[in-house]
Amino acid sequence: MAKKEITIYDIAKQLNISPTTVSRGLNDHPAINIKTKTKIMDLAKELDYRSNKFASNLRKQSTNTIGVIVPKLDSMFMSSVISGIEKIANNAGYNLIISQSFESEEKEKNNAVTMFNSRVDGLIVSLSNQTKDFNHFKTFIKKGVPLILFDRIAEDLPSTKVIIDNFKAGYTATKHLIEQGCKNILHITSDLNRNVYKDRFEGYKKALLDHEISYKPELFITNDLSESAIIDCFKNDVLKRKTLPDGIFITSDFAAALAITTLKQAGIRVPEDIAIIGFNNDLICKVTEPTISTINYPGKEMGESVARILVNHLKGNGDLGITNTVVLNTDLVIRKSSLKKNKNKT
Amino acid sequence: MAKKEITIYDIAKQLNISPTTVSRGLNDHPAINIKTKTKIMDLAKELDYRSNKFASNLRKQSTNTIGVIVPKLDSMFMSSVISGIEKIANNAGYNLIISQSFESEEKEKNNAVTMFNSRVDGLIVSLSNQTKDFNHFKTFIKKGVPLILFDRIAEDLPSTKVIIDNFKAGYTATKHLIEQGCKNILHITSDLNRNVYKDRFEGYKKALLDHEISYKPELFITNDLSESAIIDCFKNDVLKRKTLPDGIFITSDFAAALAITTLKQAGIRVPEDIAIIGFNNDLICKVTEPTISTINYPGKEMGESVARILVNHLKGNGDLGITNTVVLNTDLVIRKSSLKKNKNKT
DNA sequence: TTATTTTATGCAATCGGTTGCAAACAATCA
DNA sequence: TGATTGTTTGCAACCGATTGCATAAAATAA
Repeated sequence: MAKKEITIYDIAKQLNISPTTVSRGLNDHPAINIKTKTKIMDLAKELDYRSNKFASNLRKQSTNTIGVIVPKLDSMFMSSVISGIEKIANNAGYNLIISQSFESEEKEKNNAVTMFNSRVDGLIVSLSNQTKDFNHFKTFIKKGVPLILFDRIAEDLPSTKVIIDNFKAGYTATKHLIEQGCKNILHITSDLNRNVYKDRFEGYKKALLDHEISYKPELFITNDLSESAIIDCFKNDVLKRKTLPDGIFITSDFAAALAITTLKQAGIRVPEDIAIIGFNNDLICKVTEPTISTINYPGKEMGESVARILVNHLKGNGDLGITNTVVLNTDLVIRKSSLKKNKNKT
Repeated sequence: MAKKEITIYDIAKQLNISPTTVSRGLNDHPAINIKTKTKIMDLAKELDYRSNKFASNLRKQSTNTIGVIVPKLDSMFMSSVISGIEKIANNAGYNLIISQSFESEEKEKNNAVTMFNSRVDGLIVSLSNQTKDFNHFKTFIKKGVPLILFDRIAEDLPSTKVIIDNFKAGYTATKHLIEQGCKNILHITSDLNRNVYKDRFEGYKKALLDHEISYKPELFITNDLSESAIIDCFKNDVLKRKTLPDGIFITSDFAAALAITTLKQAGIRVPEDIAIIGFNNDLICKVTEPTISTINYPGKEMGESVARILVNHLKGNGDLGITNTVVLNTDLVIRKSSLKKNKNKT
């Protein structure tokens, strides 16, 4: 199959010098004569030589590789994050190994083992919703491999964390609806096992409390926010209720878009009858009718931020302690789906 | 930093057996006594042993790693593809190294070199629009590393290719608009340098020809299909024309969605005044008003297909010759944005 | 011309598994 | 009991680059 590989020994032999010199020449070592270097480089190019990273890594005990484990790759948010990570990591000379846990603790564990054996220099993780045990990550910490969690984190895992203030975001979104005159705000969200959704939920409750609206369990729904789940939840539950909510805070823009579509089909006006606010600020928000108000969650910046912290740490410029938490800003993006008042706003 | 690593030698010493036996035991070699195996496994676990992939790869001359280079990660289509690749590759025991070319030939070249030095067992690529020279890929072919191109390919690169029939898709989309009564069909697409957009354009022209509609250059626009480009193209060009088109075939669903929004703002009805068809069958199609007719381009299946072909090839079960081309099916998905007639259809 | 730096190169050990071949031992058959 | 087969294990070479230390060669100083 593959033809014979050229090694530094082949180059050394042809040039009648030692492999040591070849290695140094290739790595631009200062002690090597410039003419020798040129000879080495030239021959290397001519022979299509490629350095064997495994031999090199084995000897140097470092891999220049960063591992990434996320629940799923196929969402706009996650692909933005990954894109941001890749950009920074690649510029800093790191390779990226990426895998998905598909929301399964089992798979996450397997992926972690692989990353561990691949000896990634650092690991970036967004947790699966199912994960309750963290031993597969503690192994990294034990060995001194830096671990960074983002978005879906676990408080009690001693690692750097990059998150948004989900509580505040939930609070802000809910408060906005309240300010639009909503009294019966339905909150649709996902698995409370993880910080993201739980904190938003807490923010939602706090906003109600602060505005003297009592929390009603029937105005709280969790599901996986998939297309079928959302449609089912509206058609078989929400729309059949005798009193409809007058506002909905739903933690996904796509789900919000589906909600709008479903409600409109049922003859309900958005935002007049029901005001809606989503989450993430996905592109989709701009093209629905009405456009969707949402919380801007900057995925790409989060990815870049995560990667930058890790790279700095790996290069030894890390001022960050290992258990620091970085909180990125989110903003309320007001569009039409939530505007019961001030109809003239953007 | 990192604590001392446990090696098979440490295990061997503690168990008073040879490293050979430890290695075999860890790899479940049939010649090793089951009791010995158990002893080895137990101690390995107890000591937090992890296999050194570099030593192993170095000796075995294979990496169990697949490289992926794509123009950009942050689109729904691409993240679906990647998700599909990861799923298959991971199940087959391969790691994935991913990088982005950001549509730059330069970056693509650098990424290829890195992948080459990382000795990926196989390489999966969707070309950047800018790429005109393919020497950085020929290196792989020379060394016998399987190369698979998908979506954005180059005809003259001898590798396996996984694509859709872009010509047919373009033809189908255009024909559908014609059948809806459109006579002046605007085609908005991206860089003709690559097969994808060029073939769709050819399909568009052929459909016109077959229906005795002459091709008019002013009804053909290329740009990068970004939000700003689309909005600009409508506000400063299309909407200012004295005769508006009565149909638009635009090769991106998001762009189609923006087009609809912009047209509606200008008081033009979709599909009554202008019928629109997009491309990809993104989630977004279902939540706009009207919903968007499109060509279904199955990203996830494409990713799975690509990975499956490569994995089979690597495992030696590849029946596929190295220059075969796999063409995946696409279908016309009719929603509301294109329906001038039969308004009662889905 | 001899002693001292400076510059350039090489020796040999090392990183940690893997594997062909041989050997030790136990089990089965005549 | 001796011969044959099968089961386990170990020896030692190997994969290819890196690096501390030593040395040769050239340049400079004395």
